Amino acid sequence: MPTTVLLVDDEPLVRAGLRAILEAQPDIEVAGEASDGAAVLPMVRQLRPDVVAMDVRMPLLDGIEATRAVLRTVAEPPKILVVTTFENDEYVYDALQAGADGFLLKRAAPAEIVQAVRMVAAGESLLFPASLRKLAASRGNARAREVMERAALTAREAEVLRLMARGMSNPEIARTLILGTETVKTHVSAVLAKLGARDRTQAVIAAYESGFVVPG
Amino acid sequence: MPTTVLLVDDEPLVRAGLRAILEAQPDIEVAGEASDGAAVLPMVRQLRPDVVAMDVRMPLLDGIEATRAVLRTVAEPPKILVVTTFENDEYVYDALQAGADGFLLKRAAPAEIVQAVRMVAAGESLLFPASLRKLAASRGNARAREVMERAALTAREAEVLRLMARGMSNPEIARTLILGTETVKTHVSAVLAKLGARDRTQAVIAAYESGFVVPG
DNA sequence: GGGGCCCTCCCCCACGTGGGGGAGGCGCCG
DNA sequence: CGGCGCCTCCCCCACGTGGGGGAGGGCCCC
Repeated sequence: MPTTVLLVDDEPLVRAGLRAILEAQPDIEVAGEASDGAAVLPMVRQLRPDVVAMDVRMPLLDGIEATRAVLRTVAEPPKILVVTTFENDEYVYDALQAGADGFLLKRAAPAEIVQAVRMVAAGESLLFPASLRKLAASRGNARAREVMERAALTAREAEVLRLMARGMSNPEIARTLILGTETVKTHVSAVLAKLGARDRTQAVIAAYESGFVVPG
Repeated sequence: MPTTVLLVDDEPLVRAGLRAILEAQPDIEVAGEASDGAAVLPMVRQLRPDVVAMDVRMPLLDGIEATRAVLRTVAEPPKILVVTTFENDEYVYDALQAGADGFLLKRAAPAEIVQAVRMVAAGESLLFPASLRKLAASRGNARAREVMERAALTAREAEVLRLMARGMSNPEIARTLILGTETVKTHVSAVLAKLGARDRTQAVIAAYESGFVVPG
């Protein structure tokens, strides 16, 4: 059975190009397309692709957040290939740290693009040198990260935690997410319970220590 | 042809150690040694090493200034590896921001030191420094750090903030420091006022963002 | 000596926070 | 279809938190 790929990029041109290149391969099949990060999670759930070719800079939800969301909430997540214009794009590193499996240059030759998809699908991290992996690992201590992973926050909870880590109060978070304060409280309580935190401060500390949020 | 390395450290012992470790490798050659930053620039010009292993704290001219000088004035600059005793040395981040390509712990195993030299020489620094500089920048976070410096916390206040950043409640801090809860509250209020934080969570965030406390 | 700063502790009070429990609507999946 | 998890919202209640003000003792330095 062929490798299925979900294309995520806000430019139709890029999607069309990727589709043309990938569909030409007998062993690769484009399962679907999304034009922004927000659409990624539901599509991944529905289509269950093997690989997601994800642009970094996108409206609504960028590739980094989308990557985090997918890896955090999907049981057997697809391999994520970050698509970028410049190889030293600042955001690429964030995406890789968020758990992406490799990156793909837009100006790469078609054969290279195909090869990249085949490689990540096969379980090989692409252009993910030891140094970078080490750097990602150095982010936060292992225990904190394990707690964060084991926590398995839902998308909403993760969103709330991120806002907590920006110093927002419950009413502020509610206004930001267009929610009732009570709803936010529910999510906050869930986050605290899952992280084993006593109060929001401890939760934010866990977020920093685990690398869930990054200083800067 | 072998990778040539220039050793820069004010302690002869360290230089001897690095030389012994590196010379034992067939593909690495120590091109020369310097005992202070001022000697670095002329030696780089003359010897044209591939890598400079540079100590941070040195007399006359420190490693940061020396790094800047080299990168600013040499046409095809060598890769610069910052040598340091402590991995969270304040100056290391400054050096990385000055353009160094990586850092090297003095207590690292010989194999790791050799590996580090090979890696920067091979240009792995293309990935390495960009993300590291981000780390450096995160410590710099200019605004957050400025706030923290401008805050001019007293010794006690800094102590209290550090414990806040470990998730402690006021009573816990009081027990830890053998103080009354009211006293802790006074200090906490002072910290919040000085940092412009509304609550302890925001204060802890400021502590992380400014590098006052470090994740991991 | 006196001023200034730090550390220590106390009062009162408003309020956001967090725990407990409950409930309806929704989409996914067996 | 029926569960199940997620998201949404509501109630009550205990309490830690943070703001306001005040106060005494110790230390350094002008």
